[in-house]
Amino acid sequence: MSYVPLSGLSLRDIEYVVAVDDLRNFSRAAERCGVSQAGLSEQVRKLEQLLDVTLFERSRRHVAPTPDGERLLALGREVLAAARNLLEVARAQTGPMEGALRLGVIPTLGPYYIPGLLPRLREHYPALSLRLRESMTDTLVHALRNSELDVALMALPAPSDALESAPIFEESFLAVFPSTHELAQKPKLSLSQLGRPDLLLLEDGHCLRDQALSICPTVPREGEQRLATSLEMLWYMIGAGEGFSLIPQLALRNRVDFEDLITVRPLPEPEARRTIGLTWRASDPRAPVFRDFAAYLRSITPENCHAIAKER
Amino acid sequence: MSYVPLSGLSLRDIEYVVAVDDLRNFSRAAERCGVSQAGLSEQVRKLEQLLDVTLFERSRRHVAPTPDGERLLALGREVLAAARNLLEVARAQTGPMEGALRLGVIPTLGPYYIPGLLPRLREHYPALSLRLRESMTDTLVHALRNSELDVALMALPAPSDALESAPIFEESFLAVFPSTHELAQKPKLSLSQLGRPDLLLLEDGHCLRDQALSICPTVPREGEQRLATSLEMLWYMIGAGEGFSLIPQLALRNRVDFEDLITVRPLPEPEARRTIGLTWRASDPRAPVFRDFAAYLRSITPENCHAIAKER
DNA sequence: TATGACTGATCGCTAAAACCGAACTTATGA
DNA sequence: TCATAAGTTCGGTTTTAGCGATCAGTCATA
Repeated sequence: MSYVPLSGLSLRDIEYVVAVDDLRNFSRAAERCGVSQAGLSEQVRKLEQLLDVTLFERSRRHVAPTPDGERLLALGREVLAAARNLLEVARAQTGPMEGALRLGVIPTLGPYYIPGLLPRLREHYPALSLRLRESMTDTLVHALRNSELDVALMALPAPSDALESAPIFEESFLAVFPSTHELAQKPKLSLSQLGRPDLLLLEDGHCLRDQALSICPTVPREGEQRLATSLEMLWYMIGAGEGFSLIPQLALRNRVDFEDLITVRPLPEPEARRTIGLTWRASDPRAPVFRDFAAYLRSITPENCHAIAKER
Repeated sequence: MSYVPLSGLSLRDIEYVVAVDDLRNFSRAAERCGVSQAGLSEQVRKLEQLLDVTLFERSRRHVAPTPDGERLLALGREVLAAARNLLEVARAQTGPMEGALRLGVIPTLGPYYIPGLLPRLREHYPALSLRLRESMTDTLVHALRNSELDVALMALPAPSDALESAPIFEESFLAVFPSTHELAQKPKLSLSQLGRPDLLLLEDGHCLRDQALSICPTVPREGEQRLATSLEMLWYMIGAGEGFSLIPQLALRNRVDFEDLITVRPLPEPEARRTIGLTWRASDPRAPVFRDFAAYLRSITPENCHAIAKER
């Protein structure tokens, strides 16, 4: 981008000369521009000096543009038109939650939360156009910080100072066993019982993996962990009797496959929960809008999930 | 032309924000714009306030345009482009005697002077494009004053204060008789001899008519004057023996028709002359250029005409 | 031909704005 | 924890736009 200085050219001056051209009269042009005739006359003279072109031929009785002036006035009108256009667009600027919003979401939430969310959003923010992206937390955080995303849905807390978050709801973890699993029959499960080698985990990077590890006090040794690449795979592995795992509430909704092979058991509350929240750059000027957005999302907390008691 | 005020929008401010957008750095943008970083920062803030749009998202480490800002910056660039275009055109403005020049000329001069003039002008002012118009003096004067013409060639003095003129050459009048006319044989003609009823005149409006009348001390009575609609017609009427008249020198050049029917006689100099000059609006900013133009025309005074002794 | 109305230019002054340097704030990273 | 970098804020200065008053042509009219 080459830089060409405008050496003092000003929109106001262009307005003045165009007014003179329109009205062919300095006094009336001054009136239209809301300045004194003296001031306008001076500015016109200055502009002529700047351009080194006599724009108007003044006889005491007539004002008429010179041939050169005529050409330049036409260009001046173009400049003004462009400027007015800018002002108009600025004035009709997108309101809150209009236009494109780039929304990231973690893989252990997206497929189970977003489908039900979309119609509500379409209804509540009719002018909103969502660009969805599903990635693991770290990737989302990077994308936020690089302004590749505007907001993201993830488990809180978000691991960065530069980001601001608001909680939306809390989601319970449920223990999911093969029906034949020894723990599947216990009347009541405690968290300490879950620290077993047959605890199946997602592969590295998924926050759900870390959440599971932090809930279960005894951790399987590295190298012995059994890793799944997605919640779906995890589910299939459980159905195949490979082991058990913790599955977030929403991921269970409407799930009927392997119904007889699998047993779902509740866990002690409120320990076995994760908080889902909306996250954005703290520096984003739309931060207040995003706070409202989070409040709306709170107001439509999915069934089976726990509404946030009060704004943190 | 509806008037939409720009409410304080300024090209400088647009320059500033575009610089920030280009360089993504306030300090460097300030340097490019030749102001302090503080000043630029303030102006950017003011513009954002004026537009009621946050153009940039500032974190301490990064500057990036908001979605709205991106849109407005694109429009800002358009405004700047239009303004730069204006400046460029102004800088490359037509020099003196370039582009279109609307030149008027009186009918008793045009057909005899212009044809020889054009090739010289084309050579001397290669960028000049002439728009010629032939009318009687009064019409030319009106056209000049209404800016419908830029300059005119006519007999001086020009009848208006608002006009400025420069003489180009003096043109003699010659007496033209039918060969059989009684005055055609006189050894020497005096002006007093010409005030006769058979003096043929052009119709009203032609300056040549007035010139003839002012030269010939005795005037034919109104109603008895014999009127021609053009110099050509006058010539034919003389050839037909209808009377005699005064014909300006240039109109005789190369004229061979009726050679044996017509006698041409000189008149006392310098009384029987008219001054041909160039005339323009005194208020026209190109007045100095026109003065030079007149000087050039003086330097190529046609043969048989009298150069002006010195600039008046 | 004088005169008054109209119009743009000019002048001295005032108010507003743009601008500057310095101090301040806040991330980042050694 | 300190140094660095970058944007913001603040108080004072300079520049500039603007104003009222006045001047100076021009035109129409009396």
